[in-house]
Amino acid sequence: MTTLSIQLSTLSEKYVDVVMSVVYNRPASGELADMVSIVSVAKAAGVSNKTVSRVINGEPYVTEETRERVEKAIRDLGYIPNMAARLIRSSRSNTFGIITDYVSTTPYSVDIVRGIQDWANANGKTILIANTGGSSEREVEIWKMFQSHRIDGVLYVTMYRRIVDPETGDVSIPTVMINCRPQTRELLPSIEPDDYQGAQDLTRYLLERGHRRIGYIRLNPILLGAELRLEAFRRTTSEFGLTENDLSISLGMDGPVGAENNYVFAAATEMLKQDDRPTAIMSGNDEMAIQIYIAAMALGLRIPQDVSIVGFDDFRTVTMALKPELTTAALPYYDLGREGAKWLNDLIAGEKIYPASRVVSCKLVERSSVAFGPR
Amino acid sequence: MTTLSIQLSTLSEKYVDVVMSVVYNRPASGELADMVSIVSVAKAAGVSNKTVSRVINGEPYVTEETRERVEKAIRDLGYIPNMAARLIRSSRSNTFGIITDYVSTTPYSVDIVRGIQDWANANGKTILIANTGGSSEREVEIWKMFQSHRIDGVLYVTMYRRIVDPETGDVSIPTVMINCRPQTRELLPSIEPDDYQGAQDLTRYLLERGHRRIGYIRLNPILLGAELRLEAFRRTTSEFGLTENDLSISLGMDGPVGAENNYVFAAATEMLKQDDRPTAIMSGNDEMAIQIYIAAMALGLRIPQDVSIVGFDDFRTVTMALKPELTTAALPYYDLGREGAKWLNDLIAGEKIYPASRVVSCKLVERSSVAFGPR
DNA sequence: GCGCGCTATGACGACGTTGTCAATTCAATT
DNA sequence: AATTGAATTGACAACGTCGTCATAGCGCGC
Repeated sequence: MTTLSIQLSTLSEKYVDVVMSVVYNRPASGELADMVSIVSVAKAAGVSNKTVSRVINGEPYVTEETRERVEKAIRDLGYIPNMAARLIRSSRSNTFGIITDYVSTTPYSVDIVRGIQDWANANGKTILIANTGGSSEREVEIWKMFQSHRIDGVLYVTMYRRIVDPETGDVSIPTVMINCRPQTRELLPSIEPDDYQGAQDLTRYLLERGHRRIGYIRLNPILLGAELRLEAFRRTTSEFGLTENDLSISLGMDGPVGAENNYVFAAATEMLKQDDRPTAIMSGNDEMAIQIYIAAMALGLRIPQDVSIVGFDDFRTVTMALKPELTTAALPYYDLGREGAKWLNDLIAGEKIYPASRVVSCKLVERSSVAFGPR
Repeated sequence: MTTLSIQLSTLSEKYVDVVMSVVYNRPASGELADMVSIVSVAKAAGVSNKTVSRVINGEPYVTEETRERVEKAIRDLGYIPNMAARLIRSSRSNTFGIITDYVSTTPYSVDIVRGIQDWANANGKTILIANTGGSSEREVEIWKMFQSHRIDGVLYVTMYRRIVDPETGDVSIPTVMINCRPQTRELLPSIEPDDYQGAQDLTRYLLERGHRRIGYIRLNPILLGAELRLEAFRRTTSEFGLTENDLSISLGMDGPVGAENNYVFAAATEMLKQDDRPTAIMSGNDEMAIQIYIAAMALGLRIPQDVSIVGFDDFRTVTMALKPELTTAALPYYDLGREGAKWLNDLIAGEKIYPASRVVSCKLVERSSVAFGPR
């Protein structure tokens, strides 16, 4: 028997009345109102338990009349199937495990989880989520835990796109990697956003609007997307005939993820103070664009009239809060999750599969941070 | 048997080599490598299954020698306990359900989930997460699903602090509400952030630094926190002797959450254009502060020398990206989750409990967006 | 030498569900 | 009228684990 302490509110008097304390009883731990089982339903409906089972699972060979009687009994008794018992017989849990580093606890890529969940809901699957927090011992534990729940498959999700080998603990549970891909390029199917194409589209967008001097503030090079985005920028500008002289590229951040050194503001200020300053700046991501905005404004430049700015990710908390709103390329997190779940399901059902890397494209989201460049 | 289609990468040639396709085999659906059970371990160790069970659960009355033999067998066979079977015997699942509107799929309050998960990990509990997406039919389904998994208790979490009655489906599963509280003030314990105290601290912070003309840009009044924060601001300034004339309060947003009308930029511009403009502005939250920054800078004002700004929430993607970094009050999401989980656990264990609203304070996070006011 | 209490172990059943197979009914076909 | 076969139903076992209870061995005190 436990007694809970009540911490009094620190709200001012006016709000104190929201704090109340009522005593009530619950059945003592032992006498939990035990769940009605298939047996009680069978008794109530006057049929065998197998028949009830048939009704529940929509199997054939049940008279309409019996079916109705059973359904009534189910409703009356409030019967709810016991998944654990079901699993123990059928050894298919209809559960997917999501294992992530930080994703479900971090603002950036939660949409992956949303995509997975939506698919799971629509298809009667249950989702078990676990975060490693980056620890690989924890990861091993989680795989064990998943196995002890007899999950049907694993979605291995990372917060940032990266290359990583899951600590699968040598057991072969069907697995799909989302937002990452395996180091040892075997076995595991993976699905990732197309950073290259996203940055390419963004670069073309600027070029098509007449910008010929373009700045680029780089993402932390640790991140896999950083290289791809920059490379896309370089190649695309060069295809359009721009030379290295027309570009102005600097590093925005480096260091360990979550505790990086931040040079964005300084780099942007530097870049925009030049006489032949760029007429447009591509930002490694949306957050960094905040600092570019501030740097530009501090120099008295107007956006987009004096400088155009584009971001990357479409992290909406930022892109919609900036004024003018930020044009960017949307990372297809939701689709990644949804497709990943679907793929995993196929994997579980199928006998032979073709593991492969798949890539989902980034959609350019046009807002108002880009103007036409000088003629 | 399913064959997966391979979508070719849209990466440029250079990156095409990351896309590969290998064919490999898994056992056909039927012949799943069936899990080793307690029985096989018993056979291997030459003991009865009950003895194995004893070893697994650390029960007494097992010789050191037998224990070791059994443990060896467990390791050799890679035995992993079957939770479902365990549950079916003990009817205690050691699983908590989290039911939320959007929380785990939205960037703002993910830390609640992190807090819950951390507690759960440390205490051997499993977490089942489900999102209603705001639909109450979906909510009913979820409660059913939870029951069919025989979860021990529910954490009912909302993205924004609000008043709401869970659709518990008249079954009494122990429940703790996090970041929200029940409309009908009975039965359900709840735990919320102390918006009032947070705003009070922030207001005092500004007052103590000599600010005597203060602006306030209001959060969407739909949100429960909005009223509390504003009220704290009003009362605290008045306690310090400021009058209505010293304050400049305007609405930043209204309309339905997720699709609100945004007046922040305009309101901030308006406020800062006045001759007797405030020397400090309190923002309803951190995101809104982005627009206040931009508005200030567009008017040629420096932060914090000309205007000080404080936010609310400590949404770090924003507070750390703004330059100068934003001083704010941190919503104690992580603690809310952790304490909520702990509380739920006590609830499940206890016989009599005192449901109550608890409140967790917001910590002021001092960064560099506030200067001393005019002397 | 006898009974007592403690340690160590196993046999067996039960949990809630579904798979297997047999039994029954009834209509259609020969 | 006998045979076939499909529709409908139930009896029973089995899944993996743990609780209950029984059994066996052993040292101890009288």
